[in-house]
Amino acid sequence: MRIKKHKVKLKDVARLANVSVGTVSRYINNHPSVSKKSAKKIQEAIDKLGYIPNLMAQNLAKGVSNSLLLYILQEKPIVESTWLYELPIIQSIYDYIKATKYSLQLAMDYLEDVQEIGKLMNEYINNKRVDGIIILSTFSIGEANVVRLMDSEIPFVLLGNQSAILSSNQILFDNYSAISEIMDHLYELGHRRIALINGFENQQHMIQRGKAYFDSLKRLDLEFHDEWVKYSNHAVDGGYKSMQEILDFEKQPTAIVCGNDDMAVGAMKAIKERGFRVPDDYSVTGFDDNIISRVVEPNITTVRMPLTSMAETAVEKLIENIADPEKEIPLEVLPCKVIYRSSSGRVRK
Amino acid sequence: MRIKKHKVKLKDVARLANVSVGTVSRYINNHPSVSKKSAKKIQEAIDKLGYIPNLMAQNLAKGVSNSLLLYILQEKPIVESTWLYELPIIQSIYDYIKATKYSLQLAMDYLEDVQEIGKLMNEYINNKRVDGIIILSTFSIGEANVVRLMDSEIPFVLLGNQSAILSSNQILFDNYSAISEIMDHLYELGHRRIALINGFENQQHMIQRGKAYFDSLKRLDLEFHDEWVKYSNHAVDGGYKSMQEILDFEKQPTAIVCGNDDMAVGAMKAIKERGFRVPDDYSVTGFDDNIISRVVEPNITTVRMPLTSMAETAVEKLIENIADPEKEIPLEVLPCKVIYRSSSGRVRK
DNA sequence: CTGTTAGCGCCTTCAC
DNA sequence: GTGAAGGCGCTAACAG
Repeated sequence: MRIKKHKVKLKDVARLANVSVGTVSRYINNHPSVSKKSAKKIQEAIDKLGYIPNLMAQNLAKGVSNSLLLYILQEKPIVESTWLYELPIIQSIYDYIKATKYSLQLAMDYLEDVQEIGKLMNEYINNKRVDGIIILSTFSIGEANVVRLMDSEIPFVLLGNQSAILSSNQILFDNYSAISEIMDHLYELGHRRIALINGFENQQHMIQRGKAYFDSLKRLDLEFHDEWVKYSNHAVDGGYKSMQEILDFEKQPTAIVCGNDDMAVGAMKAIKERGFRVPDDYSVTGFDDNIISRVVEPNITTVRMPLTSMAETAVEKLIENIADPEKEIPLEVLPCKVIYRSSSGRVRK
Repeated sequence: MRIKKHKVKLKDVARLANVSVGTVSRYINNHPSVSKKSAKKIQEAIDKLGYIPNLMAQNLAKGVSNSLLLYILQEKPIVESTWLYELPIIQSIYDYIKATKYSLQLAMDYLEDVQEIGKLMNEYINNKRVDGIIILSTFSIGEANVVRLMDSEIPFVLLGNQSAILSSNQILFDNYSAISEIMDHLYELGHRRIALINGFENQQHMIQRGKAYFDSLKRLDLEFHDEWVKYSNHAVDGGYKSMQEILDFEKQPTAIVCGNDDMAVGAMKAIKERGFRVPDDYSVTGFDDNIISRVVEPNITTVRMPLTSMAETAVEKLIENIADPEKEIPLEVLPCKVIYRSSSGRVRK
């Protein structure tokens, strides 16, 4: 009862429908110039034979690949907060692509293999394996790679990744305004001594968040000490150690702004260990709104990024650009949303 | 200073190297029958022209695609613990594939779109877009789809996904032994009244975990009440509600085994809210060893799955099977590791 | 509107 | 060890 294995091809359909392969091809590709009568015969033949076009042959003939590349550059081993950040994006990208004719290819590079970065992407560019590239990374992919991408004339878009030499093709979000809002929030709660535990400076988002902190300090005319600013890995243990150092300093802040939720959790842990309380003794804020921020006690005041809409916008613009190179992909900066929870409170008298 | 855009092809290399396209093709494909002299000339020509084979043409001619499909079936919206489970797998799969000639394609279906499940995969099978398929799901993909897969003769492997009609092509892990070990552990700590908060029964891992619980109950000759067994969504709030129900019951357990870490967190939250302590009043265990289990207080006794080795094994076997259909993909069951932490303790007198 | 045919770029048998 | 040529399955330009 096995279905016949002989691959049915265009020619077979043409023969059965009593038309030429050209007509069948046109029908397949929705050309307007196929008579109703032929169309009907062809569709019947297709149904009867169970014909399915061979994508590779189509693509070769058309010179396209009908697939998009999602290129991810990340740390290795990848930190869990990065996962939590990336997966909604990957999923949204796929959801969008699913409804189109494109398929999705995945490729990853690791920050640690410096000289490898870009090679892979280059490979994809060179043999035209993909029609467009989505680049997902919180680290710079290297301007040389951006240049190569531009030269390749293959449509691409950077997701949450900024390039200095590029005034378009990027979908970013507004880290700066988010942290500024957090700073205002703490100020309104009476905080005047605010510390910062930020991530490493090679991470683009962290740079922007740090800048917002310093600018807000100035804007709000707040006290500042070098010892109140720490840079750590983006994980719980990093935030923990940084907070310990801050706690060892003679002048104590009343609030700590953290570059992400994981570090905020670590900071809270250090605070509790010394017998202090959050937010009674120290207010703490995070960034990412990941599950941890909702699970620890107290829940963390944090920032939610528009991951889904970022992904959708990116793919939409990319596909438009592929279809019509005139439609360029602009630079967009999406707003974030501060989520107020109980880890930040009024400063204690 | 732009590099010439003319696509250099096999013919160009052949002309420059002064050999035929056939010889160049053989050289490209590492045929033994190419003289050293020709090889040298060809390589020089390739270097000079910057020739890169057109993959699509190669594939069409060879009748292969050189790409593998990672097919994921999951809930929508996806729960965070699922993300945490999947990403290490995805990453390991890619890492392995990266070192091979294959590229990776991604496709996802959602459990909620019942009639959609399989269609997508079928598409991939039918037009030979991929050489092999890796299926990642904690839910059954439906036996009809398994049958179709088998009929298609396309190599495939199920990851952490079990099919009753299949005695091979699956890499699983041993949920059953892990929970049995957890039960033993609690028993040794003096617990004789143990409750279960498990996930939904359509999730395959949860079924096995539940079975291990019930079998252990019998094996250890433990007390049992219907009210001690709850099924909830796989998230924190589910565990929370289930635990509340258990706490409302007149007969109280001394330990609660949870189907995953998220539910364990929820259970602990409910316990604390009633003024009880973990593990002093109730021991709680989870499953997954995800970041939450390490972040909450107390840290959760849980189970670590061999995600990385599962992924690597799967891809390795799959690729072997593609290269040589004789080498079948066996059924493997990988052991899990119980991670003992402070959420489980000796029962209080 | 439709048939014919030359590609798309490469692989692979078949002779030599 | 190598060249010639048909074929992979489909598209698109050209006639008609």
